[in-house]
Amino acid sequence: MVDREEVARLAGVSSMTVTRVVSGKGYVAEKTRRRVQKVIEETGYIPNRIASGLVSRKSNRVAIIVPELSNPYYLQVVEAMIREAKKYGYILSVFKAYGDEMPEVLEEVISNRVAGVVNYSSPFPERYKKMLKEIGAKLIRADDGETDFRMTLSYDGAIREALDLLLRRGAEKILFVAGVTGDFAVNDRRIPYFCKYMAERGHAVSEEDILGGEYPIRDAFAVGQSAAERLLKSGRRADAVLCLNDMMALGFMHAWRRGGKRIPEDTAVMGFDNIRLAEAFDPELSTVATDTEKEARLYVEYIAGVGAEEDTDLHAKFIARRSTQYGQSADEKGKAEG
Amino acid sequence: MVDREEVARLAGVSSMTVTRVVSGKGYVAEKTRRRVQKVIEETGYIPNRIASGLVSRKSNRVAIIVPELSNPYYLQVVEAMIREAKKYGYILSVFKAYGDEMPEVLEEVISNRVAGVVNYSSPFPERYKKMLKEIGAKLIRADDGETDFRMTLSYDGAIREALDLLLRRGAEKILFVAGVTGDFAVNDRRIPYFCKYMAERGHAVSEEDILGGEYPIRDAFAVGQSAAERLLKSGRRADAVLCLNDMMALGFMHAWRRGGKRIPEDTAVMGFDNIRLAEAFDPELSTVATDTEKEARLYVEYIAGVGAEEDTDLHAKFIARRSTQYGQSADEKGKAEG
DNA sequence: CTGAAAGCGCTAACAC
DNA sequence: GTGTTAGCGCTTTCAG
Repeated sequence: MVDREEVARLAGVSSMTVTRVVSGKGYVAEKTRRRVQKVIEETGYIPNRIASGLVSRKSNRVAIIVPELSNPYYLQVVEAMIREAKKYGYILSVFKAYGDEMPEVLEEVISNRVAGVVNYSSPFPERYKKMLKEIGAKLIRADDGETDFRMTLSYDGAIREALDLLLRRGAEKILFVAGVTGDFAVNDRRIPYFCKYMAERGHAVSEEDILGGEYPIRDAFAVGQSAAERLLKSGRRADAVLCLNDMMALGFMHAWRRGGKRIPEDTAVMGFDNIRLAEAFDPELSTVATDTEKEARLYVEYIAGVGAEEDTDLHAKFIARRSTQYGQSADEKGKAEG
Repeated sequence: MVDREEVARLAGVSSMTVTRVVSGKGYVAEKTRRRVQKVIEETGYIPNRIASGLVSRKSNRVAIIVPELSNPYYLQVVEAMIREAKKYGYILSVFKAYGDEMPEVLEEVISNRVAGVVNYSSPFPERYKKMLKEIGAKLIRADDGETDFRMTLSYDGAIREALDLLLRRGAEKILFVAGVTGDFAVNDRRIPYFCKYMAERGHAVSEEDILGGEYPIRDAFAVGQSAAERLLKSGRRADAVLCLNDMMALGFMHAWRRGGKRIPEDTAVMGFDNIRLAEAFDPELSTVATDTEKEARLYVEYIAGVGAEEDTDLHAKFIARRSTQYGQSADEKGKAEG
């Protein structure tokens, strides 16, 4: 493989000039530039980013850490990140880790001197946050708190809208399939919002209305299924069920229907994420969508050090589909009977 | 960030000894090793892989290139690759590219000096294959042919099994939703097999029985939908439809049912890949599964330079679910009537 | 505008 | 067992 020295020799310049041509920084006479460019093309020279990163202490790599990969939502996130990262010359390395697995993966990330880390999994232990900052990596969603850059994901409006719809349609007993184990709660305001708005509408949420599970140790679909099965066994009433994400909702629906329940007639179901397949299901799954593209863009811009402090509040949107057509609203009844 | 020199100083040894401790290669007195280890732990030293890669000319990075990322199948592949890669200390970078986008991405891959490239997209132009070999990267599925390592994916048994089932159930007009554009045909033996076995059973396949589309320019789900819509418009008969992958099948089913068709009563549908959601759908989607785990393992072992030449033939398996319960077999009829 | 020197953090190769 | 020397391919810095 031809290196910079070789290109320089062939072009009759010093290697420094080649660097300037390649990087586009610094002054190079137009004539020289063309000569060098020609040699680069002829030889097919491709710079070694490893070496350049070593000396410049800059990295073109961004790491993304997700807790599981069987959930298509993360695909959307990864896809958006790849696309946005590319615009700034970054490439994306994907890691899967959760809980105890974090330190090992973080050491890997650090030893590879990334420019930034976007975390969708458990919070980072303090020492790793410190080290990442030392190597100059930008941290995103590294902890539950507000110590690093993190946009606000406003779920409240969407949740209120969804609950209003369900209550209007006559749902009284509304449950939340949270599915999570203890420390996995990065960035999660969904459950508190749910409780708050239910209370505001005069429906106090009791602890058993929030169904737990082993997410992300077990995959979301399985967690949803198991929640439905437990609920069926208990014989508890459920007019509507909010699930932490779409995959859980899909799992829930699957098991729920096997148990002889109809959706949305007996029970309305909705999720979060708006995965591509949500609308492919029968009934089409109602969900809460966030703007994954914008999220990814803001993250990458933060890492790249560009991007003015524009509006970093991502408003989630409720998307009503058939799975939440529980009962009938007064209007629809009128029409149907009229 | 503390570096190797600093660790060496604190432990009262030379930096070379630290290297030996860290890498576990070469002789170090047990006593020295412990002393160095202690300093490493106290200082939280994490080696710089960038530097080590530069001099050792070894990389711990593997690239995977996929044509699209809205298809959960690639998630399974990526997940399996991450898991297997980790066993050998590799980390995975994910790239999305297709057709014209390949050169740009390949230059990125080359400039980052990866240890290997696993390609699920368009074949590599010759010059990039050459360069990748020069930097010592292992190529997997880089071309349609047999010039590099590639396991055999035996679809034939599974396809035969599926077709036999469909024919036995009385399907006569069987179509294939291929969905692909011209040059995207890496590793694709599915369509030829289909034609071959149909012919063997006395059902010659004509050109219009193979439905095209714009995959992967448009996503698989959309391609499946559009194929169904075209078919509905044409009014052509279709007792059974094989789709190139599960997402296409899901898209096909979605549009097909909107057109008033029942699955599997009017038309049997099946896909390939066995994505997690295939069995969550109603009707559960029949599909052809390959052993993604084993595939990933073989790839990584090849890159790592281990792994004896074991059986590299991956036999795909037909998984019959409800979506292919077209008509009734003689047996079932007997039972139903009996 | 261009080049020479120094060195990023690490390891290969050899010496002791 | 351990240290020394050289240098990976590139950029930074400063001199011209």
